[in-house]
Amino acid sequence: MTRQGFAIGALSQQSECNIETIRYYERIGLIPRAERRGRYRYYTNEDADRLRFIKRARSLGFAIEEIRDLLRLTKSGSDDGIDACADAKAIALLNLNNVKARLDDLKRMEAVLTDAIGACDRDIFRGCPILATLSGTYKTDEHGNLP
Amino acid sequence: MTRQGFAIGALSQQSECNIETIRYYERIGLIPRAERRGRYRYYTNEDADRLRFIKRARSLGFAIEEIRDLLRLTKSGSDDGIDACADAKAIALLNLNNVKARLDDLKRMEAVLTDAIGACDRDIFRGCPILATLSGTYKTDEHGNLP
DNA sequence: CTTGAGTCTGTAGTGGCTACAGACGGTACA
DNA sequence: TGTACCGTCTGTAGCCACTACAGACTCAAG
Repeated sequence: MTRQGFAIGALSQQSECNIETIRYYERIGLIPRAERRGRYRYYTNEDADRLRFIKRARSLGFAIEEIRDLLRLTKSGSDDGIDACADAKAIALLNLNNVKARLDDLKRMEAVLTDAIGACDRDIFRGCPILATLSGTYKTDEHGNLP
Repeated sequence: MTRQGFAIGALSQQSECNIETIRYYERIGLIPRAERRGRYRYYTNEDADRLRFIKRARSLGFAIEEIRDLLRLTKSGSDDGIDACADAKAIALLNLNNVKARLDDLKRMEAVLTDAIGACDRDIFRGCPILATLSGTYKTDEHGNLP
């Protein structure tokens, strides 16, 4: 570190983002092109903050393009605060719905899998309950469909 | 339909798999190379069964390579029935654990998002609760981390 | 004979990274 | 001054499971 700022390895540790991921984010323009000294990228605390923001948003399921929008909102002037919050809320709601849909899907999977695996131990069944479930010949509902 | 069997469009309808997906499955060897009459692929009911098996397995979260293994198990002789069932159970358990892990992740996301969105309506907060959550400056725990 | 629907191959794109190869930079220590 | 070694660079390709074309063909009905 010649004067100030830190190289990509330090940023990676601070933000808990993979080095390759950081370079990827730069490539797609999610973070600005880093200042260079020589060939090396050098970063500030502001860059680290931005990256931690991204990391948190990703861990909450936001898509890259949503995060792009959210980042833009953080930069809007204080006059736009209420608008920005409404926009952020709209994006978060979309994401929440997405998360809920995926939850419903996974809950259904969990139930069916748990059932089929349980049957392996419990049932004396002509054949394998798991393979039968997948073949559509086990515990079908009144329409002949798996739950 | 000249004699017997049906073309890919009919198979697509029967199995509820996209035509492109069926061709993709053939390309990666998940289903055998279809019999051809002229240039067109022709399929039997057995093919449709296999594809429905795959479709159900995918909808339960099994990965393609797991499905490859499961399909192999369905073809093992009746002598291997108990072994095959144990193998199927092992694969299903791996998948169930995977599903559970994803469920836990999504539940955490749902909780945080619901909280932050709720705060938008409830709280009089200096700034946007959602953006604050992502910035790490809202409702942090005793270690300063987001939940 | 034409029309229109179905099918064909091959390739490229999606999202969000991750993993190299092979070259270059910078520093600590002998 | 040498050298060892880690960090960083660019560029490209791979992952998963599809999906979406373009542009050519096949085939049956009218």
